[in-house]
Amino acid sequence: MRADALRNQQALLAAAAEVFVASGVDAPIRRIAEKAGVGTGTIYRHFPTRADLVTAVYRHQIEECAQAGPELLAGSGSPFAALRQWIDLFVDFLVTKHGLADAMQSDSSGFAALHGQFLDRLLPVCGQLLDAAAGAGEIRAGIRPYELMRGIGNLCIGGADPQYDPRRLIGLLLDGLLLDGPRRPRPE
Amino acid sequence: MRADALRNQQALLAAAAEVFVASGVDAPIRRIAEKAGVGTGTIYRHFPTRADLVTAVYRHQIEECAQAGPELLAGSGSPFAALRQWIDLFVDFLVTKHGLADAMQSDSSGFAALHGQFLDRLLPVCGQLLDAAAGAGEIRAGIRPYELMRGIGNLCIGGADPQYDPRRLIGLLLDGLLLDGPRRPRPE
DNA sequence: TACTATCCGGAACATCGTTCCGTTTTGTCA
DNA sequence: TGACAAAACGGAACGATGTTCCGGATAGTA
Repeated sequence: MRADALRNQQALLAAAAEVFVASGVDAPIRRIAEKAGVGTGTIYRHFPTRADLVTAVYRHQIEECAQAGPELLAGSGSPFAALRQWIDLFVDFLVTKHGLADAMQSDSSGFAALHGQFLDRLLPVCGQLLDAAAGAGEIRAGIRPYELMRGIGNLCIGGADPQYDPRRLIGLLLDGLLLDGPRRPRPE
Repeated sequence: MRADALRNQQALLAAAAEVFVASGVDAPIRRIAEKAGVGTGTIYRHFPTRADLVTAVYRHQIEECAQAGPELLAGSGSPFAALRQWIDLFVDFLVTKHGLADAMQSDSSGFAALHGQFLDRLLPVCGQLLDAAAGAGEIRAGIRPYELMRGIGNLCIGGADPQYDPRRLIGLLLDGLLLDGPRRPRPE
């Protein structure tokens, strides 16, 4: 594959991820092309259908999200802070995931395969973060990764409603994991 | 309200219902206007947003479907035949209903209200048809209207898949209600 | 019958998906 | 290195669709 083609593909994946989070998976192709600094034709060559693009972003985000786990853990002060940041990435990812289900009305077997890939890759990472935070005495032990990720996934359903901000609720949920109570500015 | 305005509104409701069934609730506005024999501007005056139109069709179909029950019962040879025809209307109605859920991502309280109206109005009609067919000895007794309608509603999920024809399955389900077996042409 | 408020129709504009082709870039081979 | 062919790019152009707008038609009324 030619170097410029690879560059553009990467730029497109990054741009599409941003635009999807900001405007949903129905965002105009032009906007993605513009943000990536390429022409619209380039998008269609790399990703003939919208589902192709969404799927690719999905895969890409699974990988990015999985790799970010250990990095955050190493670079952050406390394991819990790392967990919080990682969950934020995870929510970005869910936006694409939920859009994906729409964009793939057909081919539901392919979707199931992707979902399996998603679980296999991300569950251990989440477990590692939880274990680290529990080991450091920050949060209670015994939280099951699947349960947490599933719950967060469900909280993200219906995120299109401007009256409903999943991230706020997820923040509260994470506060609830803490052993010594939420660290919020004390009133008075 | 002026007479021509009323005429157009009725024509639009009828045309939209047909087009929705044929092409889903995302069908082009122009096509509905054309089928109704009006201009596109007329649609926007009567129904400023697509959700308005879909909602109106929904209400209209609830009423039409409810009124068709007794009429079919009176005009048809057997109560079971009437039930079959009525279920067919009901499935048409569900197409709109499922589309409605998409077209109303916001305002989910309004959707709940409509759903209640739908149950209140249609359950008794279905019950009447079931009772008549059971009374005539055509089908087994004890079928609960809610159960039947709920089941048919669920069978209609995912009707966009060309591989999946809900009506065929619903036909089988109805055959299963019969006391003396399905009336299909005997092989050989 | 004349008049006005209302309504209608569809042209016109804006947006978006998709295709197409002249131009540019890249990798390779002499 | 320098030319060349294959690959990729960009964005203009086209068609389909949503939405607006206003000149003209029409229904109701005095």
